Amino acid sequence: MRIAGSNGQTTQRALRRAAIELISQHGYHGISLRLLAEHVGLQAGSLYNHIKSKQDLLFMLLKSIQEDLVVSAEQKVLPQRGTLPRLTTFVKHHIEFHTSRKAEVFIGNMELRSLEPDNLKVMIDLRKRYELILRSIVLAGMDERIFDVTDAKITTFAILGMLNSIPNWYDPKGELTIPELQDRYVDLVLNMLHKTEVVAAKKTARK
Amino acid sequence: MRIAGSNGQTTQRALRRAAIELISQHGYHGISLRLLAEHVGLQAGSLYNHIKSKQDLLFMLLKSIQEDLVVSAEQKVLPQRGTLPRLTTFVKHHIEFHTSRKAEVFIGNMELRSLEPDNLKVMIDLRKRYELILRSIVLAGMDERIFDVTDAKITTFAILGMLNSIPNWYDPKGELTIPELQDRYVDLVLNMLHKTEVVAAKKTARK
Amino acid sequence: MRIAGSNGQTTQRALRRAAIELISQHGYHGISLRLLAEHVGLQAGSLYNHIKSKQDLLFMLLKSIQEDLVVSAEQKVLPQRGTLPRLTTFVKHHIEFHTSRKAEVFIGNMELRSLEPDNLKVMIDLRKRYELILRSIVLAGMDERIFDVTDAKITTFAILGMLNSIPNWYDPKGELTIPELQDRYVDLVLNMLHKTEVVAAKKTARK
Amino acid sequence: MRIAGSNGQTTQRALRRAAIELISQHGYHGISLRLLAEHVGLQAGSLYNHIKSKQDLLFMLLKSIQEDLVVSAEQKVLPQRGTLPRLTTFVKHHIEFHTSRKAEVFIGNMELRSLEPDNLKVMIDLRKRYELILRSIVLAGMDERIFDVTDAKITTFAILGMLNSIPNWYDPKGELTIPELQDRYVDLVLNMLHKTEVVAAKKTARK
DNA sequence: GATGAATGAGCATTCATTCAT
DNA sequence: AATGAATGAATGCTCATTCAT
Repeated sequence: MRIAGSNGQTTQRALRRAAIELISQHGYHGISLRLLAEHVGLQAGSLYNHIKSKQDLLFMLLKSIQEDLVVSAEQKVLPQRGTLPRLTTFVKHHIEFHTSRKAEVFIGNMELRSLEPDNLKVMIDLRKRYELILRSIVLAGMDERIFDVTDAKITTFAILGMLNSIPNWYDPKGELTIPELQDRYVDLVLNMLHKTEVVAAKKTARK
Repeated sequence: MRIAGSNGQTTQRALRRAAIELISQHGYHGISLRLLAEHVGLQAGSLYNHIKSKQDLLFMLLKSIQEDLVVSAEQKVLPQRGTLPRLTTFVKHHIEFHTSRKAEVFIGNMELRSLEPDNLKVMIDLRKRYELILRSIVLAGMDERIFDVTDAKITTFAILGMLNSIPNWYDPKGELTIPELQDRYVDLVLNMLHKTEVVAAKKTARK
Repeated sequence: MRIAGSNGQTTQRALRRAAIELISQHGYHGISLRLLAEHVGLQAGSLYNHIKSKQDLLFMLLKSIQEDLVVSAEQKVLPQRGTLPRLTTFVKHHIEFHTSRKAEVFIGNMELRSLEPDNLKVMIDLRKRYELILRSIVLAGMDERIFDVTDAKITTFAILGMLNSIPNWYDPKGELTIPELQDRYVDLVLNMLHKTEVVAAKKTARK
Repeated sequence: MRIAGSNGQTTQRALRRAAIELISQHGYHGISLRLLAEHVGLQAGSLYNHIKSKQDLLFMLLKSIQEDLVVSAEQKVLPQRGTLPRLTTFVKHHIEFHTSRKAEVFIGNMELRSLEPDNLKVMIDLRKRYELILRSIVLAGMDERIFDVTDAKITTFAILGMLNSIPNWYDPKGELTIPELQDRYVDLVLNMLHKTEVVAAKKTARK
């Protein structure tokens, strides 16, 4: 018996929310569609009015998350003029996205291995596109001699590794606000890139 | 039909090796004991001569990995005299362990959520003990005013995040050797901690 | 969204055609109403505007096929005068029907067991009515001593078995035309009934 | 909890018997592995200790039936000397097999369409091998001019169709014994092949 | 220590059917 | 007449685990 007033759009949204919550907690293989359906308020079979398969659900989820990340990053970073504003914007945006959409980002990193090969390929391409945004900034800074680092690739990965690990420990209800967190990491990154004058200038300005 | 010359020790080792490989590839929930048994050359039921349960297998694995990491880190770092040598040793040891035992480390990070609560508690304690090694070094450096950072906790996590992400991209068959990798990251970390003189001194020394 | 110009009659016909094709290929239990609906260009639920249930669809199909067979046979055979013309007409009509409506006949034979008891009963009665047409002819020929066989029942079943198997191998695109096929089987049947003079006469006539 | 004294061989046999009975009654798609397991006295999952899949169960069943038919026919027919004894032996053997193993033969004819393409191919080859036995006899008789028929292919199919339909109506508890049935059909077949003298001689001999 | 047969629960998925729109 | 979202039961199959041998 169909629930009166049930509605495709609404169900879709509830499904997405429940999937993100459950997969981030127990992993893709750790949840059953029965459990998921229960959280959405449906019978398991009814999920198939909204998804093609469990694997397809995961893929659609991961793809939309990664696309959101890449697109929003590009939209914020590219309009900036100058390497330093771009770097700062990238770091801040990354932190903003990774703290406000923590569970989604977590899934995005953890469940790549649960994707079937064809789906994985799509995701890897999207992730490379995101890394490229940062690497371009690092390379620009090296060309302009405002960054003093040896290897753009390693540096890019080091920054991303540092930033990606934030959700592992950051507690939004803790004493540190997001803007403070962003400032701290901008400092750490700039330190790491080791442009003394810039850092000094920045510090002076803050006093 | 027991394989001639097989014995408990050998099977245990083969089991451990297969478990690490398979779990790192597909995740704890992503593999079955049948698959694992097949890789060891046994029937599924025979595994129970060697393990108590699938969950216990995971726990034993994770615990031994984390203990190896903590103990070896303590053994290498603590005998060092001075904050900087300790930091350098910590970073180098971390990289050495995380590249030479990549699959194990990966499991150690990914499968915590697959542990039952009691087992998880044990692991969390072990991990805190490891973080404490690094945090103590950072705090010491801050006290000695040789590190110019604001927050020991964030800094510790930032360094660990940066280091932990190395196995995500580092290819031991690539052009970068482990010692070079270690040097690069020692530099990045020192930069981040921003002890100008130290870094400058180090650079001078290298010329 | 109703397709412009579609109407009940058209849909009913498309439904019947699709059901015959799919059931003859995969069997009643081998197809789903979803698949059937797809072939008709509808959603599964919409089929229920045209059928009462899947079982009812099968029953209606089988009944109409068997009725067509019985009625057309009676219409062709009964007006014939004489046992031999009746037999010849029966055989030719049977072959005509079984080659021109191959898929329907196939379903009619295969899917009896998929009918619920009450529906099955109706079908068995219809089939007996058809067998009776042939058995009456055989019995008449035995009475008239123009057929030299022992057992009317066996003979009837032997003839029907022989004829029913034609669609298993007959290829309408092959070298044999339907009229030729009919002649061949009339010969085989007459041979089997072994009325020497008749057969001889027939052969003579053909020369 | 395992049933004490359970035994692979025994279970295999019970499984085969139950599968034949159930599939012949309801068709391959008409039964579930749960129903089958229940008839064997197992849980559904336990079937997988004995079969690879439902499809594989069907294939193994059909293959073994058809192989039994072909091999036993060849063993009985080939040692016979002379076309007529071979034909008689073939017909009698066919009837013996088709009445004593009625359910199996029924499945063999009905469930070919439930086979996946690769499995079907194997079955078609086996069936052609069986048809060839009869067609060779028919051709030999035509060469020897003891059979008066036009087309070996049609005649072969007509005979097989006639014989195959026996299980549709023959009741072993009825008044007709198997040997009587065999005699009747030998007569019908010989009549159909229309070798007057032979038939006459045979009839005389019986008096 | 190892096997193979078994359990009982669970899984992703499909199905016939219903019904508000 | 048709849709699309839902149900509740069922399906083929897998799983961790047990245990007599």
